[in-house]
Amino acid sequence: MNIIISNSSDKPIYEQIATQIKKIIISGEVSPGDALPSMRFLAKELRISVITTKRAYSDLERDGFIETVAGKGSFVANQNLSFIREEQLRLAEEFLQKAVDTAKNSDITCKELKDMLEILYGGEEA
Amino acid sequence: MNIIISNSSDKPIYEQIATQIKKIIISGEVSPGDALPSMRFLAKELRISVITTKRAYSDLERDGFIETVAGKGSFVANQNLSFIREEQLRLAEEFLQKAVDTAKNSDITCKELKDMLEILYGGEEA
DNA sequence: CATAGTGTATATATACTATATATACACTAT
DNA sequence: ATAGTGTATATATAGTATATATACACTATG
Repeated sequence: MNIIISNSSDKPIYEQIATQIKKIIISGEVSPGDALPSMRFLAKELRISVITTKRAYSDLERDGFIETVAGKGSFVANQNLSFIREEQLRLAEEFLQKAVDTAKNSDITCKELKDMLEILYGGEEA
Repeated sequence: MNIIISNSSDKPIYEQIATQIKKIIISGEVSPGDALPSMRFLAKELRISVITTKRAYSDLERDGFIETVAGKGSFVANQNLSFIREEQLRLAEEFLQKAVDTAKNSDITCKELKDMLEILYGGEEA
């Protein structure tokens, strides 16, 4: 597992780590049950604090990508798709909220939004 | 022009002011060229700093709702209201599109989105 | 010009959030 | 016991958002 962090990046370290591990997991390079580098090991390798690697791993766990056991280590989770789905739901909801805020400020009705949504969704099969 | 601010709102004061004035303009209660309450007057009335009313007015000007002339005052912009609404519609549509893209990648149905939308819209009237 | 209205610029205070940390603690396997 | 593992607490630092006071500049009108 090859993680690279960059100081010149505008993204925080914990996010850089999490993003790279996410990609590795999604690409299938690693399998469910596989051990990840320990927080301590990764921290030492990257010369950062354990707490920062923990932050990355915690986020990954929250999003269902890995599982962590105190005293044992962190492991690639069973690709429990419903967890990942939940994350996508949250993301979608964020966008919807912004659309709603915009709409309310301009007397755009809920129905108008729903109609637009239907058109956008039905549009092209991606 | 009746502006109300609430300390218990989670929105900042300048945003509360801007939002209310936007609504008044969009609703047609005032016409292009009409004078808005002066920053100073409004500040005194609401017992807040001129700088806060200025912040609200600056935002409104940036978004094309009003025009401000130093030494004279602030006025409802000579604008095509339907154009502004169109702008807002397009903005909302952008957000919806992102929500749709996210959804489609995770088998989130159109109905799920619409249900979420309804909840978010009906939710809090800030 | 004097004046009283208007908006503007500068510098500042305060609170909140995000990021990252050190250190001490607790769990697990051998 | 020991050497791994993850965790909790308290803290430091930087950045951003919000709101302000005060002094300045523009505009109309006597």
